[in-house]
Order: sequence, then C-alpha cells, then structure tokens
Amino acid sequence: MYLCQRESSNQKVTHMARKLIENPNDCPITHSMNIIGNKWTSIIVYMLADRKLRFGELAVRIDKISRKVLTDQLREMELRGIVVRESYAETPPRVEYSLTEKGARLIPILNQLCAWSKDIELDLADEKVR
Amino acid sequence: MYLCQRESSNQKVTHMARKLIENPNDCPITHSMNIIGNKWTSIIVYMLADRKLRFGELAVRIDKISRKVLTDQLREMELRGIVVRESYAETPPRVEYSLTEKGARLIPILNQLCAWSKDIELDLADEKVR
DNA sequence: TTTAATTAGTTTCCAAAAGTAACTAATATT
DNA sequence: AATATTAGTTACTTTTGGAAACTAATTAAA
Repeated sequence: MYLCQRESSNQKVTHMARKLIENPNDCPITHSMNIIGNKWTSIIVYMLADRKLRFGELAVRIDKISRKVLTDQLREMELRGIVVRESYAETPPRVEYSLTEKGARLIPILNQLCAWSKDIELDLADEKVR
Repeated sequence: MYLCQRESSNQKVTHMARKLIENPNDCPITHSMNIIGNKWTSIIVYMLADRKLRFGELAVRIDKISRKVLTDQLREMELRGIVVRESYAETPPRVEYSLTEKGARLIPILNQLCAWSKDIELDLADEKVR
C-alpha cells in the first residue's frame, strides 16, 4: 500500500512514499484516485498538454506549487508512467518533462472536467472567507 | 482561499476549513481540483451514482475511509452543491445522501477515468512495498 | 429495570502530506 | 573574485488525513 521511490534518473531513494488506498477488489475509481487523487497531478498533466516543459516553466505556470511538492509529484508521476523526464548535462541544467501516451490520454477527460467546473454557477462556497 | 463551514443541517460551525489553491485567473483545471482534488470526493460521488445511501452504507462501501473524514468530505460536498443531505428525526437516526444534478454530471467523467485506469497494464508501481 | 443495540456522528490524539525558505552544485558571464 | 542560472535538496512548520474510543436518543431484549 505504499508507492515507493525506486532509482529514477539520478536521484537517490529517499524513501518518500505515498500512502495508497487499499484496493483488494480493484475498484477502478479507487485505482484512479490512487493515481490522480491529489491536488496537483491533474494540473501538471494539463500544463503539459501542448508541449514539454522544463522544471522551472512548470513551477511558474502552476504558480502556487512549491518546488518540493512539484519535485515529489513529478517523481511519482514518472513512476506511474504519466510523464517522462529528460535531463541534459548542460550548465545550468536543463530538465524537460513531457506526457507519456498514458498521460496524454487523460487530457480529454480533464477537458470535460474543466467544462463541468465552468458549467457551475459561481457558488457561495467559492467566496474567500477569513 | 478557505472553504468555510457555514450552518448546514444542525451542525455547529467547528471551523473546519480547507485550504484551496489560489486561482485569480480562474483556471478551470485549478477550479476543478479545488472541488474534487482529493482522495475521496470522486469515490463518494461514484458510490452515490445509482441511489441515495445512508451514512453507514457509505462508510462500509468505501471501507477504508474513517468516519471523521467521511463526515468532513460530505459536509464539504454539501457546501459545494454536489450532494444533498436528508436527515430524518427517527431513532436510531437516519441520514441519507444523494447526488445533486451537478454531482450527477460528474458520473460520465468518472466512468471515463475508470476506463483510463483499467486500460493501464498493471505496473510495478502498484506493488505493495513495505 | 438495568442492559444492550442501533445510527450518525464527535472527540482526542497521532501520522502523513503539503508548504516555506534557505541552501547547493556546476559552470558561464561580468 | 563575484554573480547569475537551473533544478533541485534540506530542515522545518503547518495542514490534512486517519484510528479508535466515545456520545445522544430511543427501542428492544434479558
């Protein structure tokens, strides 16, 4: 029930591990949520829809994401086969992230999700409280 | 940037408030993630697809969810207009949750997500480590 | 007539995930 | 020698999620 970091690119295995929902019956929605059930994964996929982006480009486009969390998410997504990381031995370093086929197949679904959320009359709950 | 609990049904306002991603440009995917970007919301919606369910029915169907988190999620979803809570003054109490129109419109999207996740060859990352 | 059962939650306390800010390595440029 | 650049790390704090025991109100059973 843990997704465990293995050797990937040139990172050490720092035992970052995310707790997954147990899913003995292979409930597909549970499986889906174990992959994209967090704040950032879908946003990252969406940002990569058109073209590959460098780490820093992702960071500014997503704006409020911290570099640490962006790194963590990208690692997990790489492990899941949603993104590909390409690192160039240049100075300063260049690292590009792009969607895999599997990641790309999420895009139309995310578009529908966007349509769904736009469809929604601005409700009270969206107000900023405190 | 906080979603704040207001009077709902007969609960007191215990200042449970969830931090939302700031979204000044109304990015639709960010908006979506502020609504369903967590482990449980989609699973709860999916469980309610066919019919209304009582609190306890949801709890056993979702299995590993804790009662506290289930309560929290349902409150937030109610606030968001995704579910409706109907409480009957019986003993023992009966409380039923059902999807709103808005919630129901998520179902076809979740079905596609399920198809996407089933489509995926069982990858190494799914192994239970530790 | 105390005792148990039922349901929809709370409460307390602890673990895990997300976030912040400062720091680093390896050059290239000024 | 100092500064800039990029893709991260590190150490730390805050926020969220989770486990387990507890409660209220009433009916049913012993």
